[in-house]
Amino acid sequence: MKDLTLTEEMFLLAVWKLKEEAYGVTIRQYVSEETGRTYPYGTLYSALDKLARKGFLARSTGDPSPERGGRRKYYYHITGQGIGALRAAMELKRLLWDSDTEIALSKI
Amino acid sequence: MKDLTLTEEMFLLAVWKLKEEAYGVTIRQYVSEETGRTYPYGTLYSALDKLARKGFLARSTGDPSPERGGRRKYYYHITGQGIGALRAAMELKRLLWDSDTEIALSKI
DNA sequence: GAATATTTTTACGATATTTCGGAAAAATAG
DNA sequence: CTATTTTTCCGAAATATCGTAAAAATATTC
Repeated sequence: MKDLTLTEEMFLLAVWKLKEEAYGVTIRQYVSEETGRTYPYGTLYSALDKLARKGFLARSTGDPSPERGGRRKYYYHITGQGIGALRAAMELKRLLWDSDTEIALSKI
Repeated sequence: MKDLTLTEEMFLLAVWKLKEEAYGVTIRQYVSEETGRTYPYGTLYSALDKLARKGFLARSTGDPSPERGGRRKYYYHITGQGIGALRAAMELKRLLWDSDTEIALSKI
């Protein structure tokens, strides 16, 4: 099981957090608001695609119901495997960044 | 300031943790013990090199004093910039993985 | 129903970066 | 000279990221 890259981790986490409202635009916006990093669509969709191919995300076609027109959205949902990948990422961070580490680093 | 990749982060943290004892072999071993991931030397030294080029690590030639012979070690030391990079990584992780997130994820 | 406005996704080649392997070379002590 | 330790080498293959214009899909207005 390969590690998630940082961007994969961010997008996957965003999908999970956004629950039923995760589609391209909101995902990009969420990450941007939380971290201050704004990604081009190329990066975003290519990462979402890869996460879907790996089985960490599933995609569903949204009902067309925007108020002023516009293309259908594709909603993303995290899968069980996706949760597993997030858990693994969390665990790895915990191994590396135990609380002693964090405290020591903030004291310098 | 670009983000650290996961492997860069691991090796940089390892150097910091190992203090005066950080050289190729111990760094590799430390990461392996902490995370269960064993990296080939190609990956290790190429990452250390990159970290040094970025100014996050400095290298010093070790006194030749191994007990049974062997090549000189090159010790790595984290720089001020390196500390900064670790801090940034820590902060980013905090933004993404706040405690609510961690709790929610462990409850599933 | 045609034209327009709006929203969202797709496309895709170019670049840059990362990771791998592991044998070979270098440096040193006995 | 031999044993030991550590680093270097290096090209190949896999991946990641970028940029952004264009296309697709839908609602609204006339």
